[in-house]
Amino acid sequence: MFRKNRAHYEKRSQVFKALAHPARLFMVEQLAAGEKCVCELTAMLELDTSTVSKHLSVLKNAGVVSDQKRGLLVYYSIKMTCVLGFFSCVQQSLDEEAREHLSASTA
Amino acid sequence: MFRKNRAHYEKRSQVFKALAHPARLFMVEQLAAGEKCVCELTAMLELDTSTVSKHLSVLKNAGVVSDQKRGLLVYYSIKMTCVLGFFSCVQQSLDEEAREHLSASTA
DNA sequence: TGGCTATTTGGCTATATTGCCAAATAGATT
DNA sequence: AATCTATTTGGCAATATAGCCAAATAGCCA
Repeated sequence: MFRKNRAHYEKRSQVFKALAHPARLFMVEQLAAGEKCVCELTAMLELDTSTVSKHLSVLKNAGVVSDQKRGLLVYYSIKMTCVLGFFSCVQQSLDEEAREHLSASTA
Repeated sequence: MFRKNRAHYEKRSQVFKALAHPARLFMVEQLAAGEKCVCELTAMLELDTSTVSKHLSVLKNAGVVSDQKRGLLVYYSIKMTCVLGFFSCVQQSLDEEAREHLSASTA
């Protein structure tokens, strides 16, 4: 049931793994507004350039973003555009949960 | 830009972390068809019961599933129903990528 | 060519996750 | 109460991930 198709689920989970980090989530959100070079993202994240580069390669390997070199700069942009729909889903659920906790404490 | 809101992104990434494992992805998919007890999921996954239980608690803490005890059995079901939309998005992207590789090799 | 800037890669330590076993808990049945 | 079954929790070893520094690479400009 699962064991035989494990590789299949492994591959799919790669995408979620790629999004399963606050810095990478932030980057995807920023890229949703348009392509950015590594240097811009590094400045926003306040992390080491090498760290940002590695995060981006995780997203790229998962197929979430794509890169394009122009001169000295490497520009990243969203490739898997449908992931943006995830965010509103997650936010909606978090909001709902917050409401539940609120009403539970005031009840 | 990111540092100040890190906690916010941390929280959101919890949901993706929860889905970032093949066994958990499989379970969510199974639960999409209807609630299942831990024993049923354990049988399908062929993993130790304790392992399955821990995976389920990860999903529960992230708000993706909810549990309900009836008699000796604990039934899990999907709470964050919108995550199901993720799957088709991911699958679509993987299919697309596979097509690209195919045409690249035959070109 | 030599030097400059942006990015990637290698390597390291610290931390987190996975999956098993064993033990604890919770509810049902006798 | 004693016992049985389903699930959870604690603990451990193996593996994976994150973030830094240093070094390598790639493209530009003098």
